[in-house]
Amino acid sequence: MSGSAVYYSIRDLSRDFGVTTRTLRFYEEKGLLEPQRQGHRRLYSGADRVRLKLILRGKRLGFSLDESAELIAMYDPESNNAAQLRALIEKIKEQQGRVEEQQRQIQLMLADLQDWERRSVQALHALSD
Amino acid sequence: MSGSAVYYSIRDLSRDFGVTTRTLRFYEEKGLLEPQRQGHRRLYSGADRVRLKLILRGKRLGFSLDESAELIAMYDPESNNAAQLRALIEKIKEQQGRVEEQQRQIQLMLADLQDWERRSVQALHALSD
DNA sequence: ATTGACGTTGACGTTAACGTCAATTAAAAA
DNA sequence: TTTTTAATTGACGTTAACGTCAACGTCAAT
Repeated sequence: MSGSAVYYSIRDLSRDFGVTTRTLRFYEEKGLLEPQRQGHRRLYSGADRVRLKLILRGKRLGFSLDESAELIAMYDPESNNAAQLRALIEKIKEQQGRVEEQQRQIQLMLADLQDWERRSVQALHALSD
Repeated sequence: MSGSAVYYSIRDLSRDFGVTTRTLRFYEEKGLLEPQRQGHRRLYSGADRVRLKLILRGKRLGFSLDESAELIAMYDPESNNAAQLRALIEKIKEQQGRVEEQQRQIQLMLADLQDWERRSVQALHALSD
């Protein structure tokens, strides 16, 4: 194995990932992270950083923390479970569907509004003629 | 003008739009709707129905109720205000940007995972050879 | 006169994802 | 050794978007 393990303080993580320490403790309460302790201080490992990265990515994808927790559980890079992996992919595709639907709704709305705008501009021109 | 106006009860709206009566009263508290009264009772007009439709559309686009309120205010089909209309279009385009970003993140994630899956399937094949 | 359907106003409860603050503790710096 | 600085555990507060009673009004039907 390679040299002595590297650990990070709660402040390090806070700084590096742009989240508050409160957030980190909260994620721990929810069971999303469980850093080691040195006395009662938290020591975060590289693996903890990876988990945090995944949590935050989950948020960016539009998942709730509970959902992220599920996803991360499935993601487990140790147990090379193919079925679980496919299940994970499925979940994400579902989310993709939801986001696509939103996108469609937005496009529809924009089309409507731009149409409206065109017409109202024309109405103005008609006035000045 | 055409004949006598048509009004709807709170239950009608609830049924027609698939929201609870509590929701309708809540939207009213927030100032999103203000139906007429007949004594105590709420009477919703066609215009109220349109507003409700817009609120719900806003939700589908991923806006909060407060944001929807803003948007609807801008939308005001009476005052043919072109600047306001463009502002509204801008807001929606911003939202579009956010949703597109989410979509990109999801695609990235999916690409990663599918890659992962391919590799883990190959690993399995290697075993059985 | 009473039952039942529908409606009304409070007002407190709930979930998510933290914020905020207070009281302590422990380690580091002066 | 005294002061800072960083961290800890409670625990209550906050926003959004309603849910869930409770207690009461009203009108039609029985």
